[in-house]
Amino acid sequence: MAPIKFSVEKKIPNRLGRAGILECAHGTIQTPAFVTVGTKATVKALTPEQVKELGAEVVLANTYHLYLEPGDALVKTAGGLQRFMHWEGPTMTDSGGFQVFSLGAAYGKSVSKIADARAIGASDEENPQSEPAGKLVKIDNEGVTFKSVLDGSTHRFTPERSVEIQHNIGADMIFAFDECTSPSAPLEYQREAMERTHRWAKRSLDYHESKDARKSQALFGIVQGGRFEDLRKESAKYLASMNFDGFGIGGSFNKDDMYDSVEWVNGILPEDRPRHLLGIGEPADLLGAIENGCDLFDCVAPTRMARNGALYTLHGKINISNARFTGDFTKIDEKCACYTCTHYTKAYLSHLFRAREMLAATLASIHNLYFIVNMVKKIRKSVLDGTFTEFRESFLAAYQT
RNA sequence: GCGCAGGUGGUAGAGCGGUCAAUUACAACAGACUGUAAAUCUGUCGCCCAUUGGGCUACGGGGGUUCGAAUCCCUCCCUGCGCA
Repeated sequence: MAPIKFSVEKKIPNRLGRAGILECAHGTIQTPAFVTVGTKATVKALTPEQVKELGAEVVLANTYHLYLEPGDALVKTAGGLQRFMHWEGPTMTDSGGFQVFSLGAAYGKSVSKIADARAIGASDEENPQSEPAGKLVKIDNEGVTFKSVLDGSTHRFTPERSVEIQHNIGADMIFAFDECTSPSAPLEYQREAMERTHRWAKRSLDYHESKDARKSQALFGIVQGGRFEDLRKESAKYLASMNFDGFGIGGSFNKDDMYDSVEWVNGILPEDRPRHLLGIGEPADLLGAIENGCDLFDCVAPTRMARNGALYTLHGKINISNARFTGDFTKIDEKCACYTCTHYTKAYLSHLFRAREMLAATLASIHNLYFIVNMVKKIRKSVLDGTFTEFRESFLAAYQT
């Protein structure tokens, strides 16, 4: 019996996008769905009840972080991630592949996995093969050697080790170990990293299939290839030929053609398995990605932005710390039905942020997560209703003013 | 009244003859954040122009010394502590 069951309910006409149902060991997810990020087995600033109440269906934690602290063995002893963190629903873990990037090529730099066209090349002083002092990651063909961000101690991840740790953590859906690259990495390096990711995908899958965990945990392979069409398609073809339960689309994107990249890949990946776009989550990005065939998304943006005072509204983001909100007794978003908006004003949120009160992070996180999670739910409904295009147009018209 | 210690930018508090429009912190103002090294980071922060840069007014008030003073001297005002 397969660890997950995915079925497509309805498609967007002439597009790759679809609405579906994903059944996993600890619950059902209606796709497309936004996956809340709980890196260290907690959605920062929120209790699981709050996460559930705002509408989230699934939480994604991180292998690297939980391995370092408190250790995957302890999570296993606790009864797995779901019991340990008291999240009564589906869970996922990322493989640690993103940390290959964030603690490696991106370490100490301002690069993110999204670049705009002008930035690529301009900031291309880095050579991915060089090892600047301070980097915490060393990549070789067998795996990756890490220095702990907590104490500097040295650790090693291989595909087998990453999957073994993810078995111990016990999430419903886990990811193959991959290498997330910098958007400024040149074609030759993207190819090298992609091919390495492919070899690691096979090793992750072979290891997974040799263990009992395969019965309850789904393994997703990760498509790479940076912003290059031929690499993306090659990667999708390679992974599609393998026996993964679902697919992740990872790595770096060019802001301007991210939707194209997603379309290249999803046009090749099998329709009957879920596709998770890793790390993507701004409103416009979600619309574009869903239209082009993605089912799942995770992103730190809603919670991180929230803690930093940036709040989503139907008319774009606002910074609640701005002076103009100190005496503004209206809601963050007049049409929002979240707990925060039903009980508090901008003036109060403004005060909490200025006073550095902990509740600021909680109320802001509830609002932002509600905004994104429910935006995706509305998109899902529009797909089912056949009104996706209208929804997209009206949303973007309001949001981008 | 006498003695001592002080009065510096929104606040606290450095500076103690030139490199001072003045270290630093906080506050303020704005920006960034996309598989979380993140309750973080960046920029601005006397006034007026300017791209580097330039001009003006400033370190309690007033007056001096000096080529040059937030920095030294005199005086006045104010604050704190001690003594009458």
